[in-house]
Formats: sequence, structure tokens, C-alpha cells
Amino acid sequence: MRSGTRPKNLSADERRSATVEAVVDLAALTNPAEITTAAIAKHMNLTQGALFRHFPNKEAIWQAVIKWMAVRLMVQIEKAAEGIRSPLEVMQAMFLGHVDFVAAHPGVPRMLFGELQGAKTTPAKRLAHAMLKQYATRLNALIETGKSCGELPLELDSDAATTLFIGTIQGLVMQSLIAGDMAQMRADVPRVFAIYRRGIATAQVDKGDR
Amino acid sequence: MRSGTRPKNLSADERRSATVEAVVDLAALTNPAEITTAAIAKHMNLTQGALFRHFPNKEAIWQAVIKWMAVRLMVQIEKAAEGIRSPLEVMQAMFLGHVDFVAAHPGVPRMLFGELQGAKTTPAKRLAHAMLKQYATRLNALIETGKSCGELPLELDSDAATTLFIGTIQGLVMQSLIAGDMAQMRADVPRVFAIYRRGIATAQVDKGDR
DNA sequence: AAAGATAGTAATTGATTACTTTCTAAAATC
DNA sequence: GATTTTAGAAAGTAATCAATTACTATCTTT
Repeated sequence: MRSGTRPKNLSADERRSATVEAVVDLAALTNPAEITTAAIAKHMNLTQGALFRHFPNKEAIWQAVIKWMAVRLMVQIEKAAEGIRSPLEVMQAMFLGHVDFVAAHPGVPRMLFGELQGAKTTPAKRLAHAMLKQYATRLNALIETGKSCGELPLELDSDAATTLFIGTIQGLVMQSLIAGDMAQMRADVPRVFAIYRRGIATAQVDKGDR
Repeated sequence: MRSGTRPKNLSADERRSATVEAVVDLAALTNPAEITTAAIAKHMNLTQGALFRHFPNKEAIWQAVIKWMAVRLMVQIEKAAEGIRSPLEVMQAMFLGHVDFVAAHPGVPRMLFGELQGAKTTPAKRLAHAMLKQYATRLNALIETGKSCGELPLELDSDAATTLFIGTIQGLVMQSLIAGDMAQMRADVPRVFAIYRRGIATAQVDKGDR
């Protein structure tokens, strides 16, 4: 008995959830590539081998983590957009919601970037890929709605606008990871989105606040 | 004598350059975190231990690679901007030049992202950081020039515009890494930049192409 | 051409890592 | 309350990797 006491036995399901959360925690502090099964176990007050009662291998753990992230992120974004009618306002809410989520869970982008960066196609990578596609589809539909209600000009390049939307978020997150300063990013976001919005929205003579 | 012949002796400097290029090559195909000294040596037709004649440790290799990238990228961008007077046009040229460079050397963003993603501050990370800062300063100056010549509105948020510029490129590159399709990115870039440009430029009644 | 410096090989080392095996404690089931 | 099933500990294994060591071939210099 080295330190602490033996942890209460948990069911497989409970332990799997706890594992995912442990990884998300660790990813907020460390390079995901350096997260070892030993580190995960330690963070859970478990021995390393115990993890393999609940996951066949490490890859399966990562897959579970990516899935958790994808679901939570999409839920958060949809919740942020809820009840808003104007497509432009929905986009803004999604933008802010996305950034809020990332700021609250800095491990998420680190893991996603780390996973997607790899050359070979792992199951985890495929999951992340699918999420991005779903995101793009949602945005595209939103842009089309914006066009038909006049908020966006008909000649707007929808694909480019979608790419720029996602790219902008990824870039912002990347910059904040580099700077190690999530708070700064959250402050920048509304100002950055304002420029994006001006880039896609129907031209206005003036908004009157000057 | 297993395969091939013993390589010609090279000077320390020559071997160091060759090493950097080998790493850049490998990074285009593989996750940088997985590039081992053995893999580098193999790609150079050398034995693994030989590398340590020229570098004190692996970290020093990575430092050299990042430096190489930073220099080449900045040179390419400045070259692209050369001789252009309009600040907006310079920005567009830098944007395209940056993307061209990345498309030609896909290993570069992979290495930079991989390095910057890490939590702890390595010398390599500090180099990458410095390059980003230099980039931002250059852009900010450009934007100020744009304001004074009327191409950009005085009320434009310069910092946000800079952040968005860099973020957009990072995001685009990230997306192309994910998709594994650099060609697609190069096709998208002008259309994406057009939106950014509209977001920051002084309002125009119409360009006449309609 | 001899001597010294340098760049290479081949083999090894110590640390780390994902995964396994053996055994024990705790629940769950009967 | 006995039995069976499951979750965990503890120790071990094979593989991998950066770095080192002992030695050798190849340049350079005089």
C-alpha cells in the first residue's frame, strides 16, 4: 500500500467515462502525444494495467475521447444557436459557442489537431473528419438560408465562406494554443468575427454608430 | 556490408544541412512526432549514431529544422510582396505566397503545429514563436499604411485584422492537412482571401463586374 | 608518406512504453 | 452464505528509441 487506498470498483461503463475525462484533463496540460497509459492511470488513481480491462488497446481510448469531444462540441454549438432566427446571428452564436467550448476544454483542440495531423488514417481521425464534415454542411445550409432572407448577398461564395468560418476558428484556437492564453482569445473573438461578418454580409451604407 | 556503400564523408556543415532537408522530407509524409533519429539516418543512407556526430541531441536537430523553415518562409513571403505598392495587394501576395510555400513543403506546417502544440517551452518552440511575432508586426505596419492611403478604413481594428489574417492561413493549412489535399487549398485560397479583403477594405459601391 | 583530425559503422545501453499475466479483493448472483 | 464473476494490483515482457562506446575508414596537412 504505497499511497492512498484502493479505488472503489467501478463498472466498466463508469470507468470508461472516467478514463475519457482523465485524458481530456491531461490533454489540457500536456502534448497529447506524450500522454501515456501510465499517466492516465495515475491521474485516475489506478494502476496502468487496469485500463486494459476496459479498453482493448490505447487506440480505443483515443477513439472514445474523440467521440466524446465531437458530441459535446456539437451539442454546445447547437445550444448556443438555439432560438435565434437571423442566420447571421446564428453564425455568430456558433462562432462564440465554439470558442467558449475550446476555452473551457483546451485539451480538445490539442487532441484533435494532434490526431488529424497524422498521416495515416486511424479510426479516431475518421471520427474527427466526420465531425468537420457535419459542421461544414450545417454552415452551408445556414448560409443558403441567409441568402434567401437577404442577409447575405446571392453572389457570396458559400464554400469559401464556410471554409473561412471553420478556418478562422481553427486559426484562432491555434494562435491561443501557441500563446498559451485562452482568455486573450475569448476577448479577440467578437472583434475578429466582426470582420468576417463584414466580409460576407450584404453591404450596408452605415450602421449608425458613428 | 549490408546494402549500398559507405557514404562519402561530408563536412559537418554539409551534413547538418542534409539532415534538416531529410527531416523536412520525412515530415511531409509522417507525423513529425514519429520521426525517429533512425528514420532520419536511413533517409540519408547513414547509420543512426552518425547523426550525433553533428548534433548534440535530437532537440538540436529540431531546432535547426524550425530555423530553416522560418527563414525560408519569411524570404518567400517577402519575395512575393516585392515591388507591389498597394498595401492590400501586398497582403494578398503575402497570403498567396505563404500558402504556396506550405503547399510546396507540407512538412513545414506539420512540424510547426506539432512543435507549438506542446505545453512546455522548448527552444524550437521559442523560434517558431518569434517568427509569428515578426509576421504580426509586419502585417500591422502594412495595415497602418493601408489606412493612411485610404485603402483601409481608419476605424478598422488592426489587431483583429492581423489575428484574422494569420488565423485564416493557419486554418486553411490545417484544413488541407486534414483533407490531405494541398491542391484543393491552393484553389480555394483566392476565393477565401476575397472575403477577408471585403471584410477589411474600405467600402465600395460596386466593383462593376455585375 | 606519415600523423592527426574527422566522419563513419556496428553494437550496446538504459529508459520508456503499450500490453500481458498471475493472483487477490470485492461485488453480484444463486 | 457459498459460488461465480468482475475489477483491480503487482510484476513482468518485448519492442522501441535516443544516446553512447569502441573501433575503422577517409580526408587533410605538413
